[in-house]
Amino acid sequence: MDNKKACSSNSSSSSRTQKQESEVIRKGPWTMEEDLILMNYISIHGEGVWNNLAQSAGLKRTGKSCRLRWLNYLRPDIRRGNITPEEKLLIIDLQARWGNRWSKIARQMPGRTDNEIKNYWRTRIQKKEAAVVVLKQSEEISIREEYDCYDDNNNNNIKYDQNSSMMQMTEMSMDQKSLPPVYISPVDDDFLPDPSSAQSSDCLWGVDDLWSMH
DNA sequence: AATTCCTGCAACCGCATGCGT
DNA sequence: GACGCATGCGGTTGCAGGAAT
Repeated sequence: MDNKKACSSNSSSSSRTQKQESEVIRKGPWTMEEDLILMNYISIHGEGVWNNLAQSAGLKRTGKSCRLRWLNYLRPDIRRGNITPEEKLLIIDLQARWGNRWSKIARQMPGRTDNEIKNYWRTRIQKKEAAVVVLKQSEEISIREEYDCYDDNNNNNIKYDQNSSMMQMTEMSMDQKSLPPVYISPVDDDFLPDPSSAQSSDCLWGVDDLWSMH
């Protein structure tokens, strides 16, 4: 709540002016120096009381930002690299069971962060689910069009054809389409090596480098 | 080679919750 | 019980880099 004051530079209740605050609080990507400072500080003093930590360590960051950086990137037990097929299945299973309880799901997957799982779900799995739904909808439309066409062409006969096999088949298809979306396991190109997910390559420095320096 | 489009990830934001006073 | 503060969580955004044109 009031942490928002610390996080947000436009809090009206803050005693500092916006300009002053924006000069103090850094945002955006973390630098290598900041990472090292944070790692050093935590290795000496441990985690916790993040606002104090940020201040004591001399980081011009909010406690929230420090916590997020530590939990999602700097922690030594974080697993890097691709989500394995087993992990993917686990994510799918747990998401189906618990919904978007990412932190809860992450606790079942040592070394993976909630942010990572959330991103993975949104960018890989959910997108494919959406594609499946769109496909099903377009199939439904085409079936309807087919039906309408059939209806137009057989305007006089349609009422007599209600029990025809064609009609039955079409209606059965429609019923199937109206079922709630069922998860269809996407074709697993994800299981192939993903060159883009050599995550730490996004930074000029890797966590391993930082820990070795540390 | 230049430009545009797309994708994935890191980081931010706002709200909820827990805890101490 | 009310209040203030710190932390946790999930949704969203911005941007870098790769792919496509």
